[in-house]
Amino acid sequence: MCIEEDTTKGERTRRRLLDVAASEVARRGLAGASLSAIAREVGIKPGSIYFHFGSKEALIEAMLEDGIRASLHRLAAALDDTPAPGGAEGRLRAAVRAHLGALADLRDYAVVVLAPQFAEDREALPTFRALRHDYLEHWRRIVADAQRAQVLPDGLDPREIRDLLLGALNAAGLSGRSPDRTAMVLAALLGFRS
Amino acid sequence: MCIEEDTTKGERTRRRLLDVAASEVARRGLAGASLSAIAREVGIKPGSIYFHFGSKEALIEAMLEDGIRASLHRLAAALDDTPAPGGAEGRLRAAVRAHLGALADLRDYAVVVLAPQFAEDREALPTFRALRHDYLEHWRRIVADAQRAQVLPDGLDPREIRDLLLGALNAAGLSGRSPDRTAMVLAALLGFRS
Amino acid sequence: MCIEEDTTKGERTRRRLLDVAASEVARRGLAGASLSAIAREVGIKPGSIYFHFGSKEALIEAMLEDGIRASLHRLAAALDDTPAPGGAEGRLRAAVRAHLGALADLRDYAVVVLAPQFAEDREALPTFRALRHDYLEHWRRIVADAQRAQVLPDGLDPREIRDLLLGALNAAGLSGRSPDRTAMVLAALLGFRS
Amino acid sequence: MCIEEDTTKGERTRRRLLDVAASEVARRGLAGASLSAIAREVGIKPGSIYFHFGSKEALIEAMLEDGIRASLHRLAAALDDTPAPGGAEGRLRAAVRAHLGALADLRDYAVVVLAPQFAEDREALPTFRALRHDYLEHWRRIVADAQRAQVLPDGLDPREIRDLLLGALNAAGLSGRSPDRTAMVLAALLGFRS
DNA sequence: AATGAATGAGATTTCATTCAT
DNA sequence: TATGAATGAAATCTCATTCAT
Repeated sequence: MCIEEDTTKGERTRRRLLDVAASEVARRGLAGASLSAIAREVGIKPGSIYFHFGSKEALIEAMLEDGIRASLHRLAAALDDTPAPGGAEGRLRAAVRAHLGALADLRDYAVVVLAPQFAEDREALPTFRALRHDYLEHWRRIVADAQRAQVLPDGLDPREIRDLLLGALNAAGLSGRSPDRTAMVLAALLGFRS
Repeated sequence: MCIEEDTTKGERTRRRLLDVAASEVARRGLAGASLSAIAREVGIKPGSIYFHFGSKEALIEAMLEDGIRASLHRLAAALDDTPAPGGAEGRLRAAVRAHLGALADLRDYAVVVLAPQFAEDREALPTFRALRHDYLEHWRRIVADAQRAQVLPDGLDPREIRDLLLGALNAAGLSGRSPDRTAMVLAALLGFRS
Repeated sequence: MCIEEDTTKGERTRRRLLDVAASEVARRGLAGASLSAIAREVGIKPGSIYFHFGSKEALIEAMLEDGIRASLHRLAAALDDTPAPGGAEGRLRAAVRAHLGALADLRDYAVVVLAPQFAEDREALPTFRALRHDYLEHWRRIVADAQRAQVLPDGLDPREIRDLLLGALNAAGLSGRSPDRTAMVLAALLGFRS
Repeated sequence: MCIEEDTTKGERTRRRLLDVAASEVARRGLAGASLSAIAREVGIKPGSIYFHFGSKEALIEAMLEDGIRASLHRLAAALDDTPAPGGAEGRLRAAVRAHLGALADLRDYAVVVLAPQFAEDREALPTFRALRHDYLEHWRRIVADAQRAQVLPDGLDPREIRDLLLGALNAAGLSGRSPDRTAMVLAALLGFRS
């Protein structure tokens, strides 16, 4: 119900499973999210999940990938709408709005974008990891451009700045405040127009 | 071994249990941290934990309280060393350094200070919740003072600014970069001397 | 594809189900053979099996009966080709060749003929049980005739001799050695021409 | 109850688990033996098995190894009692008696020695596989010696003869007939004194 | 101060089976 | 002639917990 609409019954169940999985993982963490609870919420029996996903891990993985894909899509779309030559500052502002918008709209799926919980297992979730790397790389480039345009302080590793920015956005985004307001406060802090 | 020193064997075991619990919770989340794994790491049998703590929840709670108490202690000590009249900016810088220092020194215990995972259960962990509230209130006051002194933009809810700042610090602190460097980058971003 | 040829699509599927069931039971045992695995191998969905057989037990039963029927048929045919008066030794040799031939040709179905796994359930599989009894009775008569003709030692319960012989044949047959070679070795051991 | 005596409560439970596991595997096959059934028979709860064995596979493995070890021990003891120079025929007879004795005394554990069900998984159960190989090698040497002494037909691969002999012994042994009687019948068939 | 041996509840997973389409 | 989507029961396994020793 949160990312896109489907048609057949099976696809509807699958989508609900992903949504509820996102909500459970957001609320109770990876290990705390139980298939029994997810099934109960969706209105099916635990065993029936296995018609749609091969394992708990597969369900979580699909959910994470959906989440990061949707976030990437929003970020790319926001940048496409902002002419590159037009100005690094505009692109930075667009990225901030896209990130906060994703946190607000994708809600539970957005645990995906920050989630220090997934940092551990070096091997697991390679696709998700790769997509998240993409997302961070996008941001690094945006920050580097902003530095070159003197919108952000020069002479610093753009990744350090990016991490601080995303940390701030995530914390604020998750605290439930409106994206617009958060964008405004951040702009005031950093000294540029929101 | 991470927060303070003990003497008797029982106290040593208790301390190791807290340390390992912090590490397990940091790595696997609240639900994912299992008493068997903790006991194994400490070198005792799962049942023996109950000599030291009444339940899993009691162990986690003690660990969380230790962590937030140590953080509070560091913050208070840093502010005590900085004369209040001397300047709101100095106090803000001291708080930043204290927070980053706690993240660096307390390592796993520091999951406590950010940990959006504990935000949910309205009832549980009242003491921990109260202490964390204290910590955030300290920060709110520091930010409000800084706003009054024109070190941070005025006219905004200090809690919004505080959340952005702590979010940024937490993200950077957990990413493993040195506290000094992070403090410097943050100061550059906000436009004041680190 | 292993016992006889069919025509319609449904009959072809039925036959493949039996073949794959034989293979799975041979490899993993009665309880270890799963309908999902059988369906996957045949290229249909588990539920579709129920168009062909009323239950797992019915499928297994049909497979077992096919196997023991084919074995009986081969044994009878071999004896028919060997004139009864001609000599008990010839009939014994023909039976040995028939049994080894069945093991070689029917492969997985031949688990049926030995399979000490089915010895237990007193009630189940009555038809199969009856047919296997037939098979053993045929052999008992062949052995008794051979004893009377001094080809096998007299004064012993023919069933004891039969069980030893079939045990030997089954072990050798399943070990993958050629029927001809095994027949030759057995003949050498027993002191008659193969 | 079947292989040796123990002392502590834990060791007694462990032994009963092995005994009951042997009985269940003998009766229902590897896949058909359920931990719930085993636990029920032993008088504990399924989860308690995991105090003694790390997994179902570990329990089965321990049981198989116990079985093949006991068989090997009996075979070695029987051969030790029979002077090597004294005669290959005596050693062959001793081996036959040892094998039949193991089948009779170890009962369910003896499924281990034949069990064509374990032939499948090339990787699994390496220790058990190695011990079973030892057992078969012992027999190969006994048979080869008997061939050299003209007790068994010369000019044939001793492994072929060994497999026929063991197949016969296993079939007879499992059919419940007395070891003495079976040994006698076999000797009559092979033309030497039992 | 800790272990040994268990329990009961719940987790993930598999499986035979059903039935509308 | 089959599939899609589910079910309910059982299986293996984990975990927090208990308690006698």
